[in-house]
Amino acid sequence: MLTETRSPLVEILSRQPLFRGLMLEELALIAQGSREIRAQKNEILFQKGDEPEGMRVLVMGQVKLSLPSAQGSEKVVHMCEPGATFGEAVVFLDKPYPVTAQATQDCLMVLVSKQSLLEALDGNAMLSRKMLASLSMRLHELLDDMETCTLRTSSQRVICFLSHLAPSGQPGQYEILLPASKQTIASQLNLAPETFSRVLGHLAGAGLIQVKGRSIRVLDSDKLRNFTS
Amino acid sequence: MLTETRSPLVEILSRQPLFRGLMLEELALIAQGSREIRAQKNEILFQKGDEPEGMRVLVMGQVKLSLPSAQGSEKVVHMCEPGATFGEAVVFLDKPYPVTAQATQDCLMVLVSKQSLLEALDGNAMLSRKMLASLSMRLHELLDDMETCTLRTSSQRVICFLSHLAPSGQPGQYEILLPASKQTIASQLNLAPETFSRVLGHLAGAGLIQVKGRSIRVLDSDKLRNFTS
DNA sequence: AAATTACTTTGACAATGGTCAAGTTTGATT
DNA sequence: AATCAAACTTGACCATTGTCAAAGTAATTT
Repeated sequence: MLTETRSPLVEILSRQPLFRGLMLEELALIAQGSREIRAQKNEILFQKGDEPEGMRVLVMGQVKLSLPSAQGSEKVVHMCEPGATFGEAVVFLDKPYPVTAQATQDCLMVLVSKQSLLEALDGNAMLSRKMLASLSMRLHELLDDMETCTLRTSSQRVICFLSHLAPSGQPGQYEILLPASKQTIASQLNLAPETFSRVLGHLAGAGLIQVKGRSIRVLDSDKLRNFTS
Repeated sequence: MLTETRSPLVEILSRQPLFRGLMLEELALIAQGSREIRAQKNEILFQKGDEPEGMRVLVMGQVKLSLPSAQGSEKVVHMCEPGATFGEAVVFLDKPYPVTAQATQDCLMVLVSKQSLLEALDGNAMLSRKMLASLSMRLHELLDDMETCTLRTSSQRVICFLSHLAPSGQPGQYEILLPASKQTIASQLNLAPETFSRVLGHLAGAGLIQVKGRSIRVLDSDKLRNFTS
């Protein structure tokens, strides 16, 4: 046992933001209660209402979290990127999943069992702190989404979304690649795909952006932010 | 010191759900980093964007958490009732408050400093667990609100809201008292006050409810839930 | 490379819900 | 109790956004 090589799971876990800084023994313990899961594009990982299995760490790929409606439509709540965790909130409550999760790209995930996670948290204040920060972050993001969906018009929502994707060193002009399909983004913004398309067309017509498929060039970020109607 | 009577703050804290089960010494430590705050009805406790001071525990009264809009309107995000905590998410991030808090009744609160809270959490896995559960709960509630605001029509939102207020032993008929002003509830449901009023009128016209000020009598919960248009 | 499928755009139209204005009720304040 | 302000209701109107349909484009599969 002493000379055992680090398991691939431990290796993977050690590289995830949530677990960075943990000691090898702790990681090994968590790894013991975990398993790798692969999913291909479009696969449903779980449905709203399903009984939770544990927390998932997304290592590679992209996952869409959404609320299904009675009429078969959906509201996209969050897009998970590598390094993100999801299904964790449910570990601390005894409730079914509040959202549906679907892979939007081929995915590699780690499923950490409820029990291992709780044990790890009990023994490690730093991990608890990180977990609290992570949940708080999700709360803030959701509040932002709420703000976008309820207090803004369709144009403002799109402008807001584009502005959030601006590279950090804010030049007036920049190019972005939409992080998901236009339908998905439309749903995140609580817009019909048609409306999203029209707004982009409208902004392009006003000379503020150029749209080429998923690639969007913002020509003047200031004018864009101040655009009305 | 050994014979010191329990401070009123410790007394108060010990009765809050989050701190129930803690040992007296731990409570005393938290109390040392805390202070009582009183606020009268309509007083603003903090604004979105303000620098956070710590976590608040609502002991008595009612607090409205809302997102202000550029045009002076607001979206009510949550109504806090006694025993609830708020402003905690911000303790784990270094960000300004994401919402505005206003007393909607005369309030008694305890403000727990960031430092005391973090120290208490570091030393107590059970408290961490409770805190994680509390944040998870808020996340679930917000998701529910999101669902209500984005996937339902005005009537469905109101029906959903009324159904949530039904007493547990679900009889077909029950009476409820609205937990806040109609404008506030309308904002929570992302409806104009006029629309909320009209929907209530509509439901009353259909013989499903009776409205007398803030008191609403639901005449048939099943019919109400299945009501369309 | 062809074919099939999914995604996106555009147009015409309809409806839900918001806005404004005026009146009514409720509740607070003196 | 009288006055005032805030909350609520009702009506008329209209704007924004969703829906439906069809065409065009991109992407994937065989």
